[in-house]
Amino acid sequence: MKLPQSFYQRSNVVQVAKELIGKILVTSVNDVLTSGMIVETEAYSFKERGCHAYKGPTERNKVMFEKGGISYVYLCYGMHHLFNVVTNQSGKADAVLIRALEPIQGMDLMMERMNVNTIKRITSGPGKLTKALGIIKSWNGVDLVSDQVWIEEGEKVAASKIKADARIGIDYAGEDALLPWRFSIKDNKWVSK
DNA sequence: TACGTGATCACG
DNA sequence: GTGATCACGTAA
Repeated sequence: MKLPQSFYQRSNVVQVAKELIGKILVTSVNDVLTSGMIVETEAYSFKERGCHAYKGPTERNKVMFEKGGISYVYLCYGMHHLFNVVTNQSGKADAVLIRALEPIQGMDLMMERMNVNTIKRITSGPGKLTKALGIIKSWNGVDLVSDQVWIEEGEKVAASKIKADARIGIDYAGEDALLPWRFSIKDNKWVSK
């Protein structure tokens, strides 16, 4: 079952980021599915400096200002596509970055896309998982209740298994970089390094 | 630790 | 128009 729009449109992005742990991200390209269990996420809110939307709408971040339940995909460092889910209501630009997956479905296709012959750590990082699942920048703004990309109910992960840490790679955010808004499954080998 | 890589942003 | 910057990944 696809998660409904109401899941994404709640106002607490940190809660949504936490609840996304254990759920299944699925993409469909030419009717071939690839999927994985979400094992690492980060929450971003327009109210803090770590967020692309902090200074208001721009050409890149404008989909974050739409209502929750769509994708936000952008190119990072000139070569990596990063995948977020937009949350909250229209005008409240929150999003959750999906940082790592444990592969479930379509592993052969993932390996082909990554140009490797082992499944090892193939989706352990935000730039890697998009490539493995075929997500590119033109998917920006796509509805998450669509047949292209969606998130399904997955395993229930006990709260005691979920760890909160500071987010990665946002030193520019000053003290907001210290917020414990990165969530991951303890001891899961697919979490990024 | 160093750097590839190119779109985007803020400046003016 | 243009230069600085960057929510990463890999090699070393």
